[in-house]
Amino acid sequence: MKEISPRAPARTKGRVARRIERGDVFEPNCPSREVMKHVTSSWGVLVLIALQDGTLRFSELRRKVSGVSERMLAQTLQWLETDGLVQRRSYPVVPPHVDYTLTPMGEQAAELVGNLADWIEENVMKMPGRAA
Amino acid sequence: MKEISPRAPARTKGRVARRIERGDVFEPNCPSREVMKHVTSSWGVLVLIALQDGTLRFSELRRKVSGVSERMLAQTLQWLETDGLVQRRSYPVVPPHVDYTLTPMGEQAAELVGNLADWIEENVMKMPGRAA
DNA sequence: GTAAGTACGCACGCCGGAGTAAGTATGAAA
DNA sequence: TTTCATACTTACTCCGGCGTGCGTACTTAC
Repeated sequence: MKEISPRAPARTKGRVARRIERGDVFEPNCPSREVMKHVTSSWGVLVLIALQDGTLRFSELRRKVSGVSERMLAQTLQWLETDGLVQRRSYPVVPPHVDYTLTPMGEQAAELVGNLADWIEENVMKMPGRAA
Repeated sequence: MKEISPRAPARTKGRVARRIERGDVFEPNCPSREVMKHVTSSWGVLVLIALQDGTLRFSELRRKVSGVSERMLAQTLQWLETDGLVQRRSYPVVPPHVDYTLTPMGEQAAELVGNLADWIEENVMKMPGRAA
């Protein structure tokens, strides 16, 4: 596996643009690409934002993120869970009970995608072609 | 049923999460979805970041965003152009000369996706499953 | 006895993102 | 004269995201 930098804590670079020169973000096998795909996937964005308000269980998420299929919601949650962005807790009760919470890392990611979604919503009407 | 886990009353209001209740981001026909798809598409992200350093022409972008096919680069640029995020200028000279620049809106978008990409790159190694 | 709610897993199939290859126009360089 | 560079466009193809529908295991409600 390709290490971004063998041991450099990388304090000097804050901007990805710097790394473009080194070819990091552009490495197709860079794990960042994978995470990026999960986080910016249409359902991933909505799930992260939905969980900003607090813990939700599967069916609550389904209702909140209206339009998502059960299959996609389950898959998206698994992606985010393996990425360490959401924590899944299941209680062995009679009717199955599972809930999902943002991890500290997940909260940071949620805020960033939230900012992006926010900006797009506020500026989409100024965009040509998409009428107001 | 009964709430097993207490809900943290998120103080982040004015956030998109607020609009979820109004059904904005979740509206499948909301134009935001379209823009979001363009901006967060794998090549869209890289193009926006690449253009942060200044105007580039087609072939320069191809080299900088290594790995992108001509077809995808052209399509991505068209998406971002119709969204009003990049400005395309073509000069009617003998060998075709076209260059692309971020619009003011494009710069804002580029910064937001840059922040996200930045964060992912810096935190991907802390994620379970990926890297040590 | 049947329906509904809960949290998924699985098989099937569509569709659009994405790569490859080739074509277009044109003047300059070889 | 052939080749090259530029900036695309179009055609053909593959693959994975995604929805739909069905099944599971169990319980409460009608």
